[in-house]
Formats: sequence, structure tokens, C-alpha cells
Amino acid sequence: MIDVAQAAGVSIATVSAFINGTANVSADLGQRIEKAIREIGYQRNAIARSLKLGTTRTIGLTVADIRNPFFTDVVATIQQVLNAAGYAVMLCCNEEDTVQQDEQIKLLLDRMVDGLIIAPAGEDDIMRRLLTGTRKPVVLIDRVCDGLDVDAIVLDNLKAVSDATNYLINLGHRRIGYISGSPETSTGRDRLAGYRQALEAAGVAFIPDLVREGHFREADGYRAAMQLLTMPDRPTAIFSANNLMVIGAMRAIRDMGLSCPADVSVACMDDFPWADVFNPRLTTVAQPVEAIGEQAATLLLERLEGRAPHHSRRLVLHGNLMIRNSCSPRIPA
Amino acid sequence: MIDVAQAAGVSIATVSAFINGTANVSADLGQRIEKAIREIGYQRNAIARSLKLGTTRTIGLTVADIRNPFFTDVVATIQQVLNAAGYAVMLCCNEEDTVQQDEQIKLLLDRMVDGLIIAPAGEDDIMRRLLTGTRKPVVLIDRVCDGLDVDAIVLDNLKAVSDATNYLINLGHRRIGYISGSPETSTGRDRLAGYRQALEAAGVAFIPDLVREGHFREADGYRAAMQLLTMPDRPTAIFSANNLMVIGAMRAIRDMGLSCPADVSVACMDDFPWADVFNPRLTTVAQPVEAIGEQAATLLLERLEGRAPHHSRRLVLHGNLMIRNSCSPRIPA
DNA sequence: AAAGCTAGTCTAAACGTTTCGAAGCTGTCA
DNA sequence: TGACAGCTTCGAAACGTTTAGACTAGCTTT
Repeated sequence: MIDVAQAAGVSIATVSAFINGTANVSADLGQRIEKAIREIGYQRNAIARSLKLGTTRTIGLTVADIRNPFFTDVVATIQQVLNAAGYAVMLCCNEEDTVQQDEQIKLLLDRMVDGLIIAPAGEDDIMRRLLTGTRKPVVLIDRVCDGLDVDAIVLDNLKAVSDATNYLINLGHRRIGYISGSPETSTGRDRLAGYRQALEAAGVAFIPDLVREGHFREADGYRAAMQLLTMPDRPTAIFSANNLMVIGAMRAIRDMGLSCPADVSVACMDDFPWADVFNPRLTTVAQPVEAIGEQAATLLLERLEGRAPHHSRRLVLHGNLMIRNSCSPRIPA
Repeated sequence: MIDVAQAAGVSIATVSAFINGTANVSADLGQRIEKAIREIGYQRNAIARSLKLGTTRTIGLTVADIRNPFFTDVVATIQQVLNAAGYAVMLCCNEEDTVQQDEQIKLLLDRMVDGLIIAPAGEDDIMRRLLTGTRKPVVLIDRVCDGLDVDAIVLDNLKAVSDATNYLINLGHRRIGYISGSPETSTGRDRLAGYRQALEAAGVAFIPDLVREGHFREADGYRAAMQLLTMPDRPTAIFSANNLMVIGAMRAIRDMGLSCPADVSVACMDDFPWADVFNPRLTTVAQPVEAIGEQAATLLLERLEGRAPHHSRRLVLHGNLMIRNSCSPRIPA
């Protein structure tokens, strides 16, 4: 910028004013500056600008697992909305590991991001302290955290799973295996509660043995399904608390020489693009991924631009049961 | 930092020296500084640091389509390696749109990233100028660009597709439909060349009508497959130049009331986690996604740390044909 | 003719770090 | 005792912007 000013024979203040349009600059000088910029190939240093302005027009985004198509879609949408608004996005994924997560939040805060969107891998005190300590706007997606009073956008997980479980019950299933997500996450807990509630509302006994804990990863799903399928009185249906674990479950079914839906019905949370193309076409609860991403970005932008209410907001969206052909009716014994 | 210095009763130079360990600081002062940092909750401002140091420890990453599991995996690996090395990653995806791509590269350069990893959506002069004009290290992945002399890591696409095509030929297929990627990308061109080469080597005529152009998106695959399947003499096998388009193709097959592999065999580039769980279990050419991501990050880190040769490097990796059950033998007429 | 505007331009101080060179102190050696 | 070395600490300049406030020149108003 100094070079440009020199080349154009003006002060750097004038160059700055011209570039930002913050003050009138005469046509004569304007042309000289433009020419100098072109010739020098000048590009403004956003770092220096950020330092002075105290804003980076960059936001931090951490998700537990970007390989999960659900998160991929949400991330893609967020990125698009924020980019269009002139913000850059710093992405971190932590493989469902809270220690990594804390480090990444520190890294992002350190880089002076203007705001954060977080899909928490789990809750811990370091994160709570980090997030309450900063005055930066934060938006939580997918999972919420106790004791963190920030904007959040979540699914009505209880109803989503309860609906799906009901569907299985109505098909005649009574022994429904459940592959659960981490109890450390709100989604893990709420979804399990939905399963239990549907069971109890229908007068079907809740059997703890039919619930196997996983941590949202494919390998967990495989292990959990194997345990369920090798029970002496194996379940006639299995519900998986997310899409990654259902892959493991399908693999387990195949490895056991069973077939879906003939031998065991399967359904899960989270839709994905492949779900209705191959066989069996999987019955899932689809989340409104675009809406989640869009709303998250919007909530954050509103805060950044100071046009958000003082209190924190919580948006609850609803899942959509996509009935396909991975569940078959069963006459209860 | 000024506050910390004041609280500890030392100069900011000493605080800086203590934090960075760039000079000896007596135990006494060290303790006072540590205490002050804890009490104030001081966190170093990386922006100011970057301005002074001329390095941001941030790298920019643009990919054509993050929803494609291939890119997702690569991005995840890159992110992990770079994070471990203390770098943050700014992610941009441009939905295969070169105009957006150019803007994103500008945005990243503007933000003073230390380097760039790019999976180009396509080639254009703006990008070429942007990238040659900067002195920042750049690594290209998946697709290369003519006239851009930078590090790159690519697949031997020609051989990958030629192998897969050969497999189909050996099964007895002669009319093999090909759903092509954008001819504006090196992958689009090289893969088509592989198809053609295999055909010609086997003495099978190359029929232009059997090649339908797509742009790596699902909708393109659907349209292309529909065109192929409604031909009077429809192909007995279809190869798709990527994984997204194959979904469209499978959908088209179903919508036409056909079945795979009984009526038409299907194979494609790019493996994905679901490919071998549902039916048909899809035959694919798997790319070494982890290796690609790891190598890309490594190449960039080497350049950043000045331990790379002066000339540009090009790594060529190899695909792996995963034979499953989506292709069936066919006695040639 | 003096005073008051206005538009255009500039000077200089900040933003929060790093780092060079200087300064102060202690101890050693001639 | 004085010179010198080594260690610790500090003052101040720099990084590339933005911006408040000062200045100038040309008009308009009284």
C-alpha cells in the first residue's frame, strides 16, 4: 500500500480511502491510484486490516466427524452461506474426541475468529470454560451442552426416534434392538429416550439387554449388532442411532449369513444419498440438513451484525421418517 | 500482553520472550508472568503475531465438491495432518464452479494463508494468474492444470479406468456405456482416454454414442444413464467416471424397471463406505484417499519448511479395482 | 473583505505482537 | 581497581492497515 501510494504520488490515507470508499477521492487521484494498483498487483493485507479492525471475517467450525454425510452436508451448507456473506470458514474435525476438540477451539479462538459454530463431540469443562470465557458468538448444532447458554439448533430427537420405533412396533416387532450413540452427547441421550418412550407408550417392555452402546462410528455399529444378533433370542428389528453405525450393522447381518429385511428389519437416524438406491432401500429418519446449516449460519450472522436478541435462542427442527423397504411386518408371537 | 506485563511488573519484551521461550527468563519473573497470565486469562493474539511474523500458520483448501465422499476423506486426512503440525485449515468448496473457485482463491490469498491445496473444479486463466502470481506454495490434488508448474498428486487415471474397462471386456461385454466427467478437468479427460484405450487394445470399436458427458454430479449421471438405457441397442454395461454419477445411474436403472447386474452391469471410479454393504455390492476403482491427503499435506509442509527441492514434484498413485457383484458375465452375441 | 463552509488530502497515532540493540548487574581476571 | 564477559531485562521500532483530526484551497455568505 505504501508502494501504491508512492507510485501514485499520494498518501496512504488516500489510497485506503479510495479502496474502501470511506471518503471522497477526486477522479484524478482515483485513476492514478487504480493504475498504480494494477501495475504493482497490489492486494490488501487482510491480516493488518484485521488487527486494526478487530474483526477477521472468519468463523471457526468444528464438527465431530466430517466423514459422516450428515455433517458433510451441514458443513457444505454453512460454508456456502458464510462464503456468500464474505466470511471464510476454518474447519476442524476431531473424530469424536473431546481432547482434540478443546485444542481446536483454542486454535480457532487464538486465530481470532469472529464466531464459532460447533457440533460438539461431547461436553467437558475445558470447552465450557473456553466458550463462556470468550465474548465471541457461538452457535451449537446437532448437539447441545448443559450449562452453555448460547444459540443452538437441534432436532427433536426424542420424537424422531420415538416415531421410528413406533413404526417398527406397528409392524408387529416387539424385540427391537437399539444401537445407541454416546451417552455423553445430548443426541445419544435424547434418541435413547425416544426409543424407550415409544416402547413404554405401547406397553412393550424395555429390555436393557437390547440396548448396546456405540459412539456413532461404523465399528461400534458392527460390534453392537454382532452382540444383538448372537443373543439366544435375537431381536427381529434393529434401530441404529446414526447412519455410520448402521453400515456396521448391515455388515454384521451379512457376516452372520442373515438377510435384511427377511430375517431382521433395520432402520436408523440420518438419511444419506445412497440410502434409497441400493437394496435394501433403507428406512431412515432424515434430518433437514440444509435447514440446519442455513439456520446455523444465519443465527451466527445475525449475532455478528448485532441484530440478534440479547437472550440465546434455540431452534428445534423436525425429522422426517422415510419409509422404504428395510423393515418387514412381523406377526408377534 | 501489555496487561500481563503490567500485572507482573515486567516489560512486554520479557513476557514475549517467556511465552515463546526465545530467551532466558529468570525463574522469579517466569513465575510472576505465569501467574499474571492465569489471572488475566491472557491468550496470545495470533493476528498481531502473524502480521509481525509474516506467516499465519493457516493453509487454504479448496475442493470442487465436499459432498463427494472421495473429497470428504481427502479433506479429513489433510485437516488431521495439518492440524497436528499446528496449522489451521480454511475450507472452501465451490460446487464445481470455476467462478466461485477464483473468488475463493482470492479470499484465501487475501487472508494471507501460508499455502494452498487445491482440487481444481476446472482450469481458467484467472486461477492460473492468481496462482503463478503468488509466491505461496501450492499443491494440486486429484486434478492437474496445464501451465501450472506446482507440486501435484494425482491418480494414474488412465490405467485405473483402462483396468476397469478391461475387466468388463473380459466378462464379455462389448457395448459398454461410459458416463464421462467434465472434459475441462484432467481427470475427465484421462479417464475417458483410459476407457478408449482399453477398448481399442481389445479390438472393440469405440462408439462415440456410448459416451455421455456429465460433470461429476448425481443429476448428470441420471440423465446420461437414461440416454444410454433408452437407446435402441442399449449397452450391457455402464461405467461411471465417478461415484456421484453412479448413484444417478442406479436410479435410472431402477426407474427403467431394469435390474443390476441382471440387465446391466455397473462399475465406477471412487469407492465409498456403503459400496459393499448393500445390493448390488458395487464394483469400483478405489483411490488411496488417505495416501492422497497425507501426501498432499506432507508436500505442502515440506515446502513451507523450506525442505523441498526447487523443482515441482508430481506424485502418481494407483487405483485398486474392487471386484464385487455389480457386474455379471455376458456371452458376446 | 473577513469569515465560514465544503471537499479533498494528509499526518500521525493506533492495533498487539516480535526482536534488535542497548543497558544494568554480577562476577572474573589481570 | 578497572576492564571485560555473560546473563537478564528493557525500550523502541517495525509489520500494514484504518481513521481521527488537521490542513489547504476554493466558494459562498455576510
